[in-house]
Amino acid sequence: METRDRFITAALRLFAEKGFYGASMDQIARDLGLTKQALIHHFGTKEKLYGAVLTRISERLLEAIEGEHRAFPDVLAEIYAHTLAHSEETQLLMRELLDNRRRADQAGAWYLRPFLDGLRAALKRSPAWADASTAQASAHVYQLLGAITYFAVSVPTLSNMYSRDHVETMKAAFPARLRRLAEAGPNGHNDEG
Amino acid sequence: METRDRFITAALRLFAEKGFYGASMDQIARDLGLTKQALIHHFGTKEKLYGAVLTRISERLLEAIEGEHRAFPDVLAEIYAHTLAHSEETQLLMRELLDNRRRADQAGAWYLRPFLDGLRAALKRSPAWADASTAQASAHVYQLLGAITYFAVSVPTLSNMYSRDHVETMKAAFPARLRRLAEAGPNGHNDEG
DNA sequence: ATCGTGACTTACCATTTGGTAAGTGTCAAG
DNA sequence: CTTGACACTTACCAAATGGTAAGTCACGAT
Repeated sequence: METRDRFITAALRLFAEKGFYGASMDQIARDLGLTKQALIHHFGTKEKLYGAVLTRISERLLEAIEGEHRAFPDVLAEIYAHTLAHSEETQLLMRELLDNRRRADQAGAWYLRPFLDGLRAALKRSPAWADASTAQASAHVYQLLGAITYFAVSVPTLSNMYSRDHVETMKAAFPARLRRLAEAGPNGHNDEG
Repeated sequence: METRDRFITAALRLFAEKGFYGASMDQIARDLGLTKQALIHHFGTKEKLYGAVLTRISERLLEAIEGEHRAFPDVLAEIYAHTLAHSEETQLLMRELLDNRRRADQAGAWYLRPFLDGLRAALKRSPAWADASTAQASAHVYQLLGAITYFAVSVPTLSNMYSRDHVETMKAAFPARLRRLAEAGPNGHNDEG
């Protein structure tokens, strides 16, 4: 099963870079020095390969928050680190967000559900959020995740638009900004102090 | 020039829905009941058509904030309304964010620059931000824009993951959430009161 | 020895892709 | 009446796409 994993890695990279249509089976296979038919032999169709990639990403995200029951801001910081370290996964998830509304099977949306639910659970362990509604907590978690994802994906574009120093300053300011957002209570401001 | 505009509209829809590679010239042309070659006659290549679409989006965004010199939170609310009303443009911009890092000409990034600069100027007209650095203001504006964009693009996916009521609650809570974010000063909390 | 299985290849295929070439028809200017 | 520009068409093309069919090769079990 060695080859299969290497295929998923290569596919992840190319799907992230060019999207589902932009990446070709031939290209992915050639990335390992193998033929397109070897790839088809392992996964059957392009869609199934794509599904395998999504599955891996969701597993990795769950690993990143699983087991350790720390305070929510720390969990979020962990995710932020994970996002920066695995920018390809983040890119691909962003693409999936745009694509799965069209894809016939909406399975894609569900790949992330356990992860989101785990995050929400972590949030509700903090005193300020213990009594908040599930919908409120979901919104908060989703917004924070969106902020991280959007920022991570944006860095290269920002680098094209502004000076290096400018972007570096923005990058440096982001974790503190994120932490303030994460520490906010259901009413928006820091209502625990 | 009537046909040209209709082509741009159709292309905008299909590029937003399927991405640059996923949308074909033939499909776009057939959307108007014309042939692919009519489309090529007007725009030359697929890339140029795509560029025309980006140009239109950037013009529309600028129109949305131009002229009126209102308070920043109101400008942001205007953009939020624009985003919800033109979700295809938002989708396409999100795709562009993912694609332009790869595309040879990084022109895509510059389509948005005047819009971002305009927004930042609006922010700096508010007293709390008058003395903030340009980098800080850029970060703030970009984060707010990201929150809007990410949320708008996410709604269909969220609807697949959670109940209708749940999502409606999240949607209803978003503008207030956004307003609190917009009203924050450079130090994060509402430091103007 | 041989049988089967899994990993992989070469050959092939229909379809679709973006794009070119060469028109046809319309219409306004000379 | 002709010319030329413009909007658009049919005909065509090479290249690339995802996928099928049929094999080759190594290897472990019987």
